[in-house]
Amino acid sequence: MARLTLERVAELAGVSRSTASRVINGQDGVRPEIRKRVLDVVELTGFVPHAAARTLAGQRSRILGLAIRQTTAQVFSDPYFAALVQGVSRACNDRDQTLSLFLFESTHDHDLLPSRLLRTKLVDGLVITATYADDPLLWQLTEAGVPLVVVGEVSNPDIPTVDADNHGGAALAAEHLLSLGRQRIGTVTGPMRSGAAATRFRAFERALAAAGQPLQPDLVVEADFTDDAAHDAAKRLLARGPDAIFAFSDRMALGVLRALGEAGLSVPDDVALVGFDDLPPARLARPPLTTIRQEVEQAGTEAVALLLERIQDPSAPARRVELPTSLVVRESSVPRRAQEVSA
Amino acid sequence: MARLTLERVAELAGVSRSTASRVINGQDGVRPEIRKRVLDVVELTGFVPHAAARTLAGQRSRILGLAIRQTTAQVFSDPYFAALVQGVSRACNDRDQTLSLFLFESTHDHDLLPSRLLRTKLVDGLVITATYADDPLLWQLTEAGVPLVVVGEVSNPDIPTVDADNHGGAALAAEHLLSLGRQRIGTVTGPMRSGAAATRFRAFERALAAAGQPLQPDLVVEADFTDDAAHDAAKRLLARGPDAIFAFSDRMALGVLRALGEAGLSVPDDVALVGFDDLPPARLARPPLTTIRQEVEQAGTEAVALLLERIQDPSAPARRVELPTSLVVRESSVPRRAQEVSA
DNA sequence: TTGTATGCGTTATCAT
DNA sequence: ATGATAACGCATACAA
Repeated sequence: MARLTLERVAELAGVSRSTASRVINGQDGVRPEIRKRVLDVVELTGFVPHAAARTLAGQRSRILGLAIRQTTAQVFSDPYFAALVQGVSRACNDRDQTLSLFLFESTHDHDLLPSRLLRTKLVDGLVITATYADDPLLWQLTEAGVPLVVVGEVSNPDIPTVDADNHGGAALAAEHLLSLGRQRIGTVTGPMRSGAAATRFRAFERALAAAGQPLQPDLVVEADFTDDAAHDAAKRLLARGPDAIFAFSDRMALGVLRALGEAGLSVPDDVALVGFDDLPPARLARPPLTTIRQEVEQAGTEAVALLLERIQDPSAPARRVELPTSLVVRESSVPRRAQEVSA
Repeated sequence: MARLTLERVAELAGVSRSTASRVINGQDGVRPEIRKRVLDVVELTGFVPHAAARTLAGQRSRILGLAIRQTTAQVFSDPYFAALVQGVSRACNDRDQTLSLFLFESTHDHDLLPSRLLRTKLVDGLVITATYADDPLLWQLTEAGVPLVVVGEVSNPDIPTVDADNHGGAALAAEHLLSLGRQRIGTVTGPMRSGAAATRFRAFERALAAAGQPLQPDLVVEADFTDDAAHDAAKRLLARGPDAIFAFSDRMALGVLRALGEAGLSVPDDVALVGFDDLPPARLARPPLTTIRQEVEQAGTEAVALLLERIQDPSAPARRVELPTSLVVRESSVPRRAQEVSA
């Protein structure tokens, strides 16, 4: 059987291709009566336009790319990315876009993105994440004229971004730890080339200083965003005797927790611990993790919205969406008994 | 500037479009000299064929879909799926295919897959997972003539599948627990509608019976594949006093571990625990998890290979690939001291 | 409001 | 071995 085409649908409805096309694309300027006739045929036949033909003729593929840099094989199993993908996927479904996923390592695939994705016109635009603030890839992509939205922070102000309020979040963490009367507050940061990590660090530092209790340099250790790295870094940190630790992600906090356990330290009595993200593992940790909540899934849907705007009007000024963060207190910083008292 | 087209490339190389096309698609029947000339122009200009045009003319999109059913929002954060996506993604990159990701819930999006993905001819084929053995969706898709590969088990033998050797793996778990001299061996299974769970259960049962120590019905509890459900199920199971537990996934084993801890039971002294998967969380658990290792990422790459075969020759008999499983002994079943002795 | 005609960039079939 | 030409299925500027 011959493939069902717009041509055939038009024929069955007794109209021209253009009219059928208009109806199918929801344009107006079609008599209701005719519109209904076409719609009926579509319903009856189950016609669906051919994606490639549409793309070729209309210059839009309705495919959105999500690009994630893979630092290590582990990265993708990070619940943060899982939540993000979830959000992007849902938004794509809702807005009738197809999601194309690109996991790439830094080296070989680096060139692959610009060339394969963009010049092939396969995707209309790209949501990209897990890059650092001045990632040259971002330049390549913008120069290539690819509509782009970054999840995270970037230095180029012409690129739309969606990001958590890292500044506010880190400040919340500092204030919480201070309010607990902790004296030796340390932190396991993310890599400083990451915009999010840098911002959180500055905000954390500032909040402590503002309280007259400046962050001591020897109580700062850096790790990438994995739990293993955080575990190792925490071991070094523990030698300096902190009584509180702010980890830049829940996943890292889990690593810190492990180090704490191995050192025989009790949480929160000996050391209070605060993470960042509030993804499922935070709640499941023992003890459950106090953390700074951010709306990762919403970041994903928001990114899609921004991208679609951008695609529609590439020349509009780059919007930057900042999503709220909040403090979620659990037992890694406040014993359950104390929580009950205050409740 | 006008878009770079095949036409233009041909012109620059002083050949016809057809010849240029042949060169670019690596077909033979072109004089080396001419071939080089075209290749040089391609190199120089950075020409990349327009994806949609290719699809339209050639009937192949070079896009492969990965469809994952979302039971709960949590599902995708399961490291199993993360590893699978990873494998599929890598295979797609290597084989010059684009990956399109479809996360769908059971209800609304159900119809969306067949219609949107398939009749639009957007994808050449689909890797699908997290369905149950007789999922009607699979029928819809095959009837629609979509090249399909299932990761997991299905009842329809005409569908190619790639799957772990669940039978062998479960048997390994049983034998290991038996070799430890455990007397009251229990299990937290996955949902029985899942082919993998059903197979593991039968094999586990059989292996115990073969050893003259049949599985006691009251030592069997069922959970979906989440840690929370496993935790709750394990609490019921613990009331029956098992001295060993086989959980059908690492993630569930983590839930069991939590229940064990809350019950004040020691692992492995009071209860030996074995999981399934050997994904990162297994190693990170306290104590580290003895588990049945399966090659999830490889399953992903294998699925892509199968799918590509299928696309090339849809009428060929459906191959079914079974990936090996193996026992990985860690401290959740054998104390470190004992491991050292035997090493 | 509707129809006509053209173009989108490639592959593939046929000559040559 | 190479080139001309007809699809592929749709959107859209333009004409009616």
